[in-house]
Amino acid sequence: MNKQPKYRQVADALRREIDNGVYPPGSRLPSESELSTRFEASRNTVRSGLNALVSEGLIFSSQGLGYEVRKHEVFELNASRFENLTFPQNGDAYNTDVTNAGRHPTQTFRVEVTPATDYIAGRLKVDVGSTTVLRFCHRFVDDVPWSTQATYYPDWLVKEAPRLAEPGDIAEGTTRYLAAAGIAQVGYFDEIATRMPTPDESRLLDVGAGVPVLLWTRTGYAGDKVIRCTITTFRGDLNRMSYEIGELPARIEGARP
Amino acid sequence: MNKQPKYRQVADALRREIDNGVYPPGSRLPSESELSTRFEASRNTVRSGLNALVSEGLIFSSQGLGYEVRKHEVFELNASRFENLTFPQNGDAYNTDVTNAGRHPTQTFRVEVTPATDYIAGRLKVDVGSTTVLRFCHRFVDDVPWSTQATYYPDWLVKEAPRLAEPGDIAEGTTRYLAAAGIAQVGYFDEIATRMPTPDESRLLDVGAGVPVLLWTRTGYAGDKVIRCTITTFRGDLNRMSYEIGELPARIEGARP
DNA sequence: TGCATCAGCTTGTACCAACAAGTTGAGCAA
DNA sequence: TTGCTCAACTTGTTGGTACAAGCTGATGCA
Repeated sequence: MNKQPKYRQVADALRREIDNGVYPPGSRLPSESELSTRFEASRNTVRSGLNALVSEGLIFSSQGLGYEVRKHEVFELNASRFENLTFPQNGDAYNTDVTNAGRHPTQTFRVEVTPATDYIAGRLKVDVGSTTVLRFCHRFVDDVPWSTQATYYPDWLVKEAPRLAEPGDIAEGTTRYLAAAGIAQVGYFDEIATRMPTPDESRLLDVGAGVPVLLWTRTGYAGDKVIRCTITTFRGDLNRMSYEIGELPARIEGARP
Repeated sequence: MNKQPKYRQVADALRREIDNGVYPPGSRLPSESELSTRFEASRNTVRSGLNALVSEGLIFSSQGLGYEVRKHEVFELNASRFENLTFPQNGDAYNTDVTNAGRHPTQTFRVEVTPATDYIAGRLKVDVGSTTVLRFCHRFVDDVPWSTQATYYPDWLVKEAPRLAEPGDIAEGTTRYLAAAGIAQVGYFDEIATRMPTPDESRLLDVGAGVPVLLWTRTGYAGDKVIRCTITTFRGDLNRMSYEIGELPARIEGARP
């Protein structure tokens, strides 16, 4: 006799069938009542099992429609090439990357002045609560919410490069603008973490339960000075990051698994 | 009148209180029946709310004990220094790193021969299903499951460096052993992704619902040849990765947020 | 034809009840 | 003191019911 609880048996059976292609990505699962009959369990028990798969990010549900197997089309962002130190791209690196991938990028943009949080202050080497300029992007690919990007600049830098605090875009790109102002970014420190989305992030990135976010913090240096800190949040199911270190052959298999 | 469902009101109220420090990390929440009284909701409704917070990774529950606010002590792994290309460390880079952090590392180890999956084959540039040698580590820090590491070597390489297929440890480290065999690793390609753990991973890493895993794939190159592919899975709540690119000051604030 | 309505499906929310199973501390017995 | 049992707490599992709310296709009216 199986001593696993019944809702877990339901989840395990369905997970196995999804893995084996019985229910391929994009297809719909049988309804709760059908599963209830099949597993000889109450609707509540079946729901518990389905809920486990939702939490694993394997399926999602829509009221009135049913449960659907999640699709995973992963976009890989090459972080070590993203903003090339020696050949900074003209304009926005993100737009270039997405367009090259044959997708359609859109974004909303906002500038505000905000006090530094612990996290930001520690990285910008400024006091907690001191003034920073935040330039915030909400990015979409083919009209699907993709990522949010928040770049914080320290107060002293804004005094030297005042256009950072102006609401509009900087056409030639902030990196080029700063370089022209005599502040050349010569190094990065990248940190990558993951966690489940906050309710705010769930809303902005349109992720349901069961999909983690990828957090990418890039701190930019010009000599000993920290000139910016960029925090990007990605949908974990749609994004992957990559780094190239040392000598590599010209063509790397960015193979899709 | 609030049109949010009641279980969500419960989750939101508790989340706010956790964020505000009413329930600090490590502390216990009131019992389901107490919350049931407080929110004038049934036990099932309260459980739905608590379950949402569990899925967010904010709290966890133990039968007979109650709900506890999760602690987050993050260990940062510097991936660009982890295996220094110019000065490879003696022995295991992981053990050195963890010991330096004042923690106690342990691990179990296993070697097996296994056919290449799609993912592995694509990265090792070999045919799907061809023979590879897998060296597998299950790592603990202070007896807490921390990560699993699976390194795959292509068949042709094992012919030139036969000790890779032997069950025991390679005392001087595989990188040094390979270098001594004339195969110098000169570059890496790193890929980082996140997702919810599979049941296997949940078991090996002892993660409950609501904690994503961080997947780190490092493909090692010697000239045009791929000599290995290492897949590391971390508990996402306990680990963060970092990369240094370009010129950076000597001391970087690996600030804890 | 075109459009509005509605029946009948789906999942979402909320409640109730009962028992299983893990943890803890009080209190008793050796 | 030591060790055991057990009551009283905790969460876990499973069943039930009822109604709300979203989606779709059939139906029938204009």
